[in-house]
Amino acid sequence: MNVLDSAVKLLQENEIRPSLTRIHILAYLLTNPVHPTVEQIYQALLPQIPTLSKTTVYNTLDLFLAKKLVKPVGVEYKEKHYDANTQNHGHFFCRVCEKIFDFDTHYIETETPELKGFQIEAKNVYYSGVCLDCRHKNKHKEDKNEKFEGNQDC
Amino acid sequence: MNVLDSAVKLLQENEIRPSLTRIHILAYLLTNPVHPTVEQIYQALLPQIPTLSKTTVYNTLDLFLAKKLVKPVGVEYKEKHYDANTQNHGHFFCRVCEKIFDFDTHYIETETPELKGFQIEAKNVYYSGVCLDCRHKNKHKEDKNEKFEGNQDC
DNA sequence: TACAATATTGTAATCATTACAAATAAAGAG
DNA sequence: CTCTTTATTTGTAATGATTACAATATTGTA
Repeated sequence: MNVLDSAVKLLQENEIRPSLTRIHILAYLLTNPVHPTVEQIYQALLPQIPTLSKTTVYNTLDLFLAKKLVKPVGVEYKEKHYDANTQNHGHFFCRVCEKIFDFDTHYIETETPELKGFQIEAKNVYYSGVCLDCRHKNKHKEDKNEKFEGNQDC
Repeated sequence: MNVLDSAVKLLQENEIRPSLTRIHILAYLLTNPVHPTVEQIYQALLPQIPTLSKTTVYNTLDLFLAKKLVKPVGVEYKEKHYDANTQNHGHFFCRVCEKIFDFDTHYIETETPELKGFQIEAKNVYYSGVCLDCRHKNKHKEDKNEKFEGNQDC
Protein backbone atom coordinates (compact mmCIF):
# COMPACT_ATOMS: atom_id res chain seq x y z
CA MET A 1 0.00 0.00 0.00
CA ASN A 2 1.41 3.38 -0.95
CA VAL A 3 1.52 6.44 1.28
CA LEU A 4 -1.44 8.15 -0.34
CA ASP A 5 -3.61 5.14 0.42
CA SER A 6 -2.35 4.97 4.00
CA ALA A 7 -3.16 8.64 4.41
CA VAL A 8 -6.69 8.13 3.10
CA LYS A 9 -7.16 5.20 5.44
CA LEU A 10 -5.86 7.14 8.43
CA LEU A 11 -8.15 10.05 7.64
CA GLN A 12 -11.20 7.83 7.29
CA GLU A 13 -10.41 5.99 10.48
CA ASN A 14 -10.45 9.34 12.24
CA GLU A 15 -13.63 10.52 10.57
CA ILE A 16 -11.97 13.18 8.48
CA ARG A 17 -13.20 13.46 4.94
CA PRO A 18 -10.18 12.68 2.77
CA SER A 19 -9.93 15.72 0.55
CA LEU A 20 -6.95 16.01 -1.75
CA THR A 21 -5.32 18.69 0.39
CA ARG A 22 -5.70 16.67 3.54
CA ILE A 23 -4.36 13.54 1.92
CA HIS A 24 -1.30 15.38 0.67
CA ILE A 25 -0.55 17.12 3.94
CA LEU A 26 -0.89 13.90 5.90
CA ALA A 27 1.14 11.95 3.34
CA TYR A 28 3.85 14.57 3.54
CA LEU A 29 3.99 14.27 7.31
CA LEU A 30 4.12 10.49 7.09
CA THR A 31 6.89 10.33 4.50
CA ASN A 32 8.92 13.23 5.88
CA PRO A 33 9.30 12.61 9.60
CA VAL A 34 11.47 15.71 9.97
CA HIS A 35 9.00 17.49 12.27
CA PRO A 36 8.18 20.09 9.62
CA THR A 37 6.77 23.55 10.19
CA VAL A 38 3.75 25.03 8.43
CA GLU A 39 6.09 26.89 6.11
CA GLN A 40 7.97 23.71 5.18
CA ILE A 41 4.79 21.82 4.46
CA TYR A 42 3.43 24.71 2.45
CA GLN A 43 6.58 25.08 0.33
CA ALA A 44 6.84 21.35 -0.23
CA LEU A 45 3.28 20.94 -1.47
CA LEU A 46 3.01 24.12 -3.51
CA PRO A 47 4.34 22.49 -6.71
CA GLN A 48 1.75 19.72 -6.46
CA ILE A 49 -1.11 21.94 -5.29
CA PRO A 50 -0.47 25.36 -6.83
CA THR A 51 -3.64 26.85 -5.36
CA LEU A 52 -2.69 25.83 -1.84
CA SER A 53 -3.05 28.52 0.79
CA LYS A 54 -0.99 28.71 3.95
CA THR A 55 -4.20 29.23 5.89
CA THR A 56 -5.35 25.83 4.67
CA VAL A 57 -2.19 24.26 6.04
CA TYR A 58 -2.87 25.90 9.39
CA ASN A 59 -6.50 24.81 9.34
CA THR A 60 -5.68 21.28 8.33
CA LEU A 61 -3.02 20.89 11.01
CA ASP A 62 -5.41 22.24 13.62
CA LEU A 63 -7.92 19.63 12.51
CA PHE A 64 -5.28 16.91 12.67
CA LEU A 65 -4.28 18.11 16.14
CA ALA A 66 -7.87 18.01 17.33
CA LYS A 67 -8.26 14.49 16.01
CA LYS A 68 -4.87 13.57 17.46
CA LEU A 69 -3.42 12.58 14.13
CA VAL A 70 -0.39 14.76 14.77
CA LYS A 71 1.35 16.18 17.81
CA PRO A 72 3.15 19.48 18.14
CA VAL A 73 6.83 19.18 18.93
CA GLY A 74 7.91 21.12 21.97
CA VAL A 75 5.82 22.73 24.64
CA GLU A 76 4.26 25.84 23.23
CA TYR A 77 2.86 28.51 25.44
CA LYS A 78 1.72 31.79 23.90
CA GLU A 79 4.26 33.73 25.92
CA LYS A 80 7.65 32.64 27.18
CA HIS A 81 7.82 31.71 30.85
CA TYR A 82 10.95 32.15 32.90
CA ASP A 83 12.29 30.11 35.76
CA ALA A 84 14.94 31.25 38.21
CA ASN A 85 15.45 27.64 39.22
CA THR A 86 18.15 26.60 36.78
CA GLN A 87 18.49 23.08 38.16
CA ASN A 88 17.18 20.38 35.89
CA HIS A 89 13.62 19.67 36.92
CA GLY A 90 10.34 18.77 35.33
CA HIS A 91 7.33 20.94 34.63
CA PHE A 92 3.71 19.93 34.74
CA PHE A 93 1.25 22.15 32.91
CA CYS A 94 -2.37 22.02 34.03
CA ARG A 95 -4.58 22.66 31.03
CA VAL A 96 -7.46 23.78 33.26
CA CYS A 97 -5.92 26.38 35.59
CA GLU A 98 -2.90 26.82 33.29
CA LYS A 99 -0.52 26.76 36.22
CA ILE A 100 2.92 25.25 35.87
CA PHE A 101 4.10 22.88 38.61
CA ASP A 102 7.64 21.78 39.29
CA PHE A 103 8.71 18.27 40.05
CA ASP A 104 11.94 16.52 40.69
CA THR A 105 13.44 14.46 37.91
CA HIS A 106 16.59 13.24 39.57
CA TYR A 107 15.44 9.67 39.62
CA ILE A 108 14.95 9.71 35.88
CA GLU A 109 18.04 7.91 34.74
CA THR A 110 18.13 7.46 31.06
CA GLU A 111 20.28 5.46 28.75
CA THR A 112 19.46 6.58 25.25
CA PRO A 113 21.08 4.35 22.65
CA GLU A 114 19.80 6.55 19.84
CA LEU A 115 21.79 9.47 21.23
CA LYS A 116 25.11 7.69 21.64
CA GLY A 117 27.88 10.20 20.99
CA PHE A 118 25.51 13.15 21.17
CA GLN A 119 26.51 16.02 23.41
CA ILE A 120 23.54 16.46 25.69
CA GLU A 121 23.57 19.90 27.24
CA ALA A 122 20.07 20.20 28.62
CA LYS A 123 17.32 17.82 29.58
CA ASN A 124 13.75 18.99 29.80
CA VAL A 125 10.75 17.04 30.95
CA TYR A 126 7.24 18.36 30.42
CA TYR A 127 4.06 16.69 31.48
CA SER A 128 0.59 18.04 31.00
CA GLY A 129 -2.89 17.18 32.12
CA VAL A 130 -5.08 18.22 35.03
CA CYS A 131 -3.72 19.06 38.46
CA LEU A 132 -5.12 17.73 41.72
CA ASP A 133 -7.07 20.88 42.60
CA CYS A 134 -8.72 21.13 39.22
CA ARG A 135 -9.62 17.45 39.26
CA HIS A 136 -11.37 17.90 42.59
CA LYS A 137 -13.17 21.04 41.53
CA ASN A 138 -14.57 19.24 38.51
CA LYS A 139 -15.33 15.89 40.07
CA HIS A 140 -19.01 16.11 39.18
CA LYS A 141 -18.23 16.84 35.56
CA GLU A 142 -15.56 14.20 35.45
CA ASP A 143 -18.08 11.45 35.98
CA LYS A 144 -20.61 12.71 33.48
CA ASN A 145 -19.03 14.04 30.34
CA GLU A 146 -15.98 13.47 28.23
CA LYS A 147 -14.11 16.56 29.36
CA PHE A 148 -11.82 14.52 31.58
CA GLU A 149 -10.58 11.36 29.99
CA GLY A 150 -8.52 8.76 31.72
CA ASN A 151 -4.82 8.57 31.13
CA GLN A 152 -3.83 7.54 27.70
CA ASP A 153 -0.56 5.91 26.82
CA CYS A 154 1.21 7.23 29.88
CA MET B 1 19.52 38.01 54.36
CA ASN B 2 16.57 39.42 52.47
CA VAL B 3 15.70 38.76 48.86
CA LEU B 4 17.05 42.05 47.59
CA ASP B 5 20.44 41.23 49.05
CA SER B 6 20.38 37.73 47.63
CA ALA B 7 19.57 39.18 44.24
CA VAL B 8 22.46 41.61 44.44
CA LYS B 9 24.79 38.83 45.46
CA LEU B 10 23.61 36.58 42.63
CA LEU B 11 24.07 39.36 40.12
CA GLN B 12 27.56 40.15 41.31
CA GLU B 13 28.56 36.53 41.31
CA ASN B 14 27.58 36.43 37.66
CA GLU B 15 29.33 39.67 36.78
CA ILE B 16 26.17 41.62 36.16
CA ARG B 17 26.14 45.15 37.50
CA PRO B 18 23.34 45.21 40.04
CA SER B 19 21.18 48.05 38.80
CA LEU B 20 17.90 48.71 40.57
CA THR B 21 15.90 47.28 37.68
CA ARG B 22 17.95 44.11 37.55
CA ILE B 23 17.75 43.62 41.28
CA HIS B 24 14.00 43.97 41.24
CA ILE B 25 13.46 41.68 38.28
CA LEU B 26 15.68 38.99 39.76
CA ALA B 27 14.14 39.39 43.21
CA TYR B 28 10.71 39.04 41.67
CA LEU B 29 11.73 35.81 39.96
CA LEU B 30 13.23 34.47 43.17
CA THR B 31 10.25 35.27 45.36
CA ASN B 32 7.58 34.36 42.81
CA PRO B 33 8.51 30.96 41.44
CA VAL B 34 5.40 30.87 39.29
CA HIS B 35 7.31 30.83 36.00
CA PRO B 36 6.17 34.33 35.10
CA THR B 37 6.00 35.84 31.65
CA VAL B 38 7.48 39.19 30.62
CA GLU B 39 4.04 40.73 30.92
CA GLN B 40 3.58 39.42 34.45
CA ILE B 41 6.95 40.69 35.58
CA TYR B 42 6.32 44.05 33.95
CA GLN B 43 2.90 44.47 35.55
CA ALA B 44 4.16 43.37 38.94
CA LEU B 45 7.07 45.80 39.02
CA LEU B 46 5.36 48.80 37.44
CA PRO B 47 4.10 50.16 40.79
CA GLN B 48 7.59 50.05 42.25
CA ILE B 49 9.40 51.23 39.11
CA PRO B 50 6.94 53.53 37.33
CA THR B 51 9.40 54.32 34.53
CA LEU B 52 9.93 50.65 33.74
CA SER B 53 9.75 49.73 30.09
CA LYS B 54 8.74 46.34 28.79
CA THR B 55 11.78 46.42 26.54
CA THR B 56 13.93 46.60 29.64
CA VAL B 57 12.29 43.48 30.98
CA TYR B 58 13.03 41.72 27.70
CA ASN B 59 16.62 42.97 27.69
CA THR B 60 17.19 42.03 31.29
CA LEU B 61 15.79 38.55 30.87
CA ASP B 62 17.94 38.04 27.77
CA LEU B 63 20.94 39.04 29.84
CA PHE B 64 19.93 36.66 32.62
CA LEU B 65 19.45 33.89 30.07
CA ALA B 66 22.88 34.50 28.60
CA LYS B 67 24.44 34.39 32.06
CA LYS B 68 22.32 31.34 32.87
CA LEU B 69 20.63 32.98 35.82
CA VAL B 70 17.24 31.95 34.47
CA LYS B 71 15.93 29.27 32.16
CA PRO B 72 13.02 29.47 29.77
CA VAL B 73 10.22 27.07 30.57
CA GLY B 74 9.25 24.86 27.70
CA VAL B 75 10.99 24.28 24.44
CA GLU B 76 10.59 27.29 22.26
CA TYR B 77 11.14 27.16 18.57
CA LYS B 78 10.25 30.17 16.44
CA GLU B 79 7.75 28.14 14.47
CA LYS B 80 5.66 25.20 15.55
CA HIS B 81 6.87 21.79 14.42
CA TYR B 82 4.53 18.90 13.78
CA ASP B 83 5.03 15.21 14.27
CA ALA B 84 2.86 12.50 12.75
CA ASN B 85 4.30 10.06 15.28
CA THR B 86 1.83 10.44 18.12
CA GLN B 87 3.47 7.82 20.32
CA ASN B 88 5.24 9.19 23.34
CA HIS B 89 8.87 9.65 22.45
CA GLY B 90 11.68 12.05 23.14
CA HIS B 91 13.10 14.80 20.96
CA PHE B 92 16.67 15.93 20.76
CA PHE B 93 17.31 19.37 19.27
CA CYS B 94 20.77 20.00 17.82
CA ARG B 95 21.58 23.66 18.28
CA VAL B 96 24.12 23.53 15.42
CA CYS B 97 22.22 21.95 12.52
CA GLU B 98 18.86 22.66 14.20
CA LYS B 99 17.59 19.20 13.33
CA ILE B 100 15.24 17.39 15.66
CA PHE B 101 16.00 13.75 16.43
CA ASP B 102 13.63 11.19 17.92
CA PHE B 103 14.49 8.77 20.63
CA ASP B 104 12.67 6.12 22.57
CA THR B 105 11.58 6.93 26.10
CA HIS B 106 9.88 3.72 27.05
CA TYR B 107 12.51 2.83 29.59
CA ILE B 108 11.94 6.09 31.39
CA GLU B 109 9.81 4.93 34.28
CA THR B 110 8.96 7.71 36.60
CA GLU B 111 7.38 7.86 39.98
CA THR B 112 6.67 11.47 40.70
CA PRO B 113 5.56 12.01 44.28
CA GLU B 114 4.94 15.70 43.64
CA LEU B 115 2.32 14.78 41.05
CA LYS B 116 0.37 12.29 43.12
CA GLY B 117 -3.27 12.52 42.14
CA PHE B 118 -2.51 14.56 39.04
CA GLN B 119 -4.02 13.39 35.80
CA ILE B 120 -1.06 13.06 33.49
CA GLU B 121 -2.22 13.10 29.89
CA ALA B 122 1.00 13.69 28.02
CA LYS B 123 4.66 13.24 28.74
CA ASN B 124 7.23 15.11 26.75
CA VAL B 125 10.98 14.78 26.95
CA TYR B 126 13.26 17.27 25.24
CA TYR B 127 17.01 17.19 25.19
CA SER B 128 19.25 19.62 23.42
CA GLY B 129 22.88 19.94 22.59
CA VAL B 130 25.03 18.93 19.64
CA CYS B 131 24.36 15.87 17.52
CA LEU B 132 27.00 13.33 16.51
CA ASP B 133 27.46 14.66 12.99
CA CYS B 134 27.90 18.23 14.11
CA ARG B 135 30.36 17.19 16.79
CA HIS B 136 32.48 15.41 14.21
CA LYS B 137 32.33 18.24 11.71
CA ASN B 138 33.58 20.64 14.36
CA LYS B 139 36.12 18.43 16.04
CA HIS B 140 38.96 20.85 15.34
CA LYS B 141 37.02 23.75 16.82
CA GLU B 142 35.91 21.66 19.73
CA ASP B 143 39.44 21.31 21.01
CA LYS B 144 40.37 24.94 20.59
CA ASN B 145 37.64 27.31 21.50
CA GLU B 146 34.68 27.52 23.82
CA LYS B 147 32.00 26.86 21.22
CA PHE B 148 31.56 23.30 22.39
CA GLU B 149 31.56 22.91 26.12
CA GLY B 150 31.45 19.64 27.93
CA ASN B 151 28.24 18.37 29.41
CA GLN B 152 26.96 20.36 32.29
CA ASP B 153 24.64 19.05 34.92
CA CYS B 154 23.38 16.21 32.80
C1' DT C 1 33.11 68.46 36.48
C1' DA C 2 33.68 65.97 32.16
C1' DC C 3 34.15 61.84 29.54
C1' DA C 4 33.20 57.24 28.35
C1' DA C 5 30.76 53.20 29.01
C1' DT C 6 26.61 51.08 30.33
C1' DA C 7 21.45 50.93 31.11
C1' DT C 8 17.01 52.16 30.07
C1' DT C 9 13.36 53.75 27.29
C1' DG C 10 9.86 54.36 23.42
C1' DT C 11 8.66 53.69 18.83
C1' DA C 12 8.51 51.15 14.91
C1' DA C 13 9.25 46.82 12.51
C1' DT C 14 8.93 41.76 12.26
C1' DC C 15 6.83 37.52 11.88
C1' DA C 16 4.10 33.48 13.15
C1' DT C 17 -0.44 32.78 13.94
C1' DT C 18 -5.50 33.74 13.99
C1' DA C 19 -9.99 35.83 12.62
C1' DC C 20 -13.05 36.33 9.32
C1' DA C 21 -15.62 36.66 5.26
C1' DA C 22 -15.71 35.50 0.41
C1' DA C 23 -15.14 31.96 -3.03
C1' DT C 24 -15.07 27.34 -4.36
C1' DA C 25 -16.12 22.53 -4.27
C1' DA C 26 -18.66 18.60 -2.84
C1' DA C 27 -22.83 16.14 -1.17
C1' DG C 28 -27.71 15.42 -0.99
C1' DA C 29 -32.59 16.24 -2.18
C1' DG C 30 -35.90 16.74 -5.43
C1' DC D 1 -29.40 17.06 -13.81
C1' DT D 2 -30.26 21.28 -11.10
C1' DC D 3 -30.98 23.49 -6.98
C1' DT D 4 -29.83 23.87 -2.10
C1' DT D 5 -27.13 23.06 1.69
C1' DT D 6 -22.92 22.03 3.78
C1' DA D 7 -18.03 21.56 3.92
C1' DT D 8 -13.64 23.12 2.32
C1' DT D 9 -10.38 26.31 0.76
C1' DT D 10 -8.71 30.77 0.04
C1' DG D 11 -6.93 35.69 0.67
C1' DT D 12 -6.72 39.68 3.38
C1' DA D 13 -6.51 41.93 7.45
C1' DA D 14 -5.79 41.84 12.47
C1' DT D 15 -3.35 40.23 16.57
C1' DG D 16 0.22 39.85 19.72
C1' DA D 17 4.70 38.54 21.35
C1' DT D 18 9.18 39.66 20.37
C1' DT D 19 13.06 42.30 18.29
C1' DA D 20 15.62 46.25 16.17
C1' DC D 21 17.15 50.48 16.79
C1' DA D 22 18.02 55.03 17.91
C1' DA D 23 17.53 58.35 21.63
C1' DT D 24 17.90 59.37 26.41
C1' DA D 25 19.44 58.73 31.03
C1' DT D 26 22.52 56.89 34.38
C1' DT D 27 26.70 55.28 36.26
C1' DG D 28 31.73 54.82 37.03
C1' DT D 29 36.10 56.91 36.64
C1' DA D 30 39.62 60.18 35.84
